[in-house]
Amino acid sequence: MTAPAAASSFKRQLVGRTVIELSRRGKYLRFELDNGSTLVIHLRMTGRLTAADHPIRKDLKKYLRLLLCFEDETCIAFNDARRFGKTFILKASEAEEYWEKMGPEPLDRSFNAARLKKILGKRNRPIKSFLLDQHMVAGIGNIYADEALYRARIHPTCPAYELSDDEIERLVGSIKTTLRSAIAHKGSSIDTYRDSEGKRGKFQDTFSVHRREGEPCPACGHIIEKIKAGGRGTYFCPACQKCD
DNA sequence: CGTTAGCCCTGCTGGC
DNA sequence: TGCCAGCAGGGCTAAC
Repeated sequence: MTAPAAASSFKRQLVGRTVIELSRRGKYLRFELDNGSTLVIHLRMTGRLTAADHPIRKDLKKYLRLLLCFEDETCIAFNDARRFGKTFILKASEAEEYWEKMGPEPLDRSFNAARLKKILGKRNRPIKSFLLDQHMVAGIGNIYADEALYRARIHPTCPAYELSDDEIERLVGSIKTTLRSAIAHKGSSIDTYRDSEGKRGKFQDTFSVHRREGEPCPACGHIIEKIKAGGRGTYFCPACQKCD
């Protein structure tokens, strides 16, 4: 379950098991086990998974939260300085209910304008806040919401239900291209994010608006502004991004 | 039901 | 130079 299990109970549920499949749903990483249960890891902002040999390197002992070691003596270290990341085990009987309450995967074929329009419905909340809600669409974080809205030329505080068909079409496209580009650049290492080999991503070098307050918009030169939307720092170009 | 504020957590940044 | 308040944010819960 989502409640943090005691370490001993956690260990008992994992020791001797075999990982039979790796997958992802939204921002959750899933390690499916041979007894039908699933080890789930969410990195949040500062969590890091690193491939390591046993015994693990000294630097990986700092902020170590979970260490998975396999029969061939390879390990996966989960480190998280801020302890915001989460690990939990889902029983087979709990899994379906847990995942189905999340919104669609934005990179799925089935995520198209018609689908998004249906979810937007009559919801009266800022589109930025909507995009961050994992029950609406899964997997979009603060960086990608800002960048996708910029590419779609939509103002972050625009009410969700007010988006025109053309804006919805643009937003679906911009979400997909933003996420695909971020993946191609191996993620965003603004802060502590590193891949499983400790390498930095490069997507942050391509940001158009995120964390660029006071800098010129790459398209029109207007100064990028920062506001608070959906409780998060939100960056946008006031000239390019409007509500139709 | 839909929406939002507040909370968790701690390393880092900016201001003095 | 050193200190420290406040920022950063994903997801859950409480509250409206």
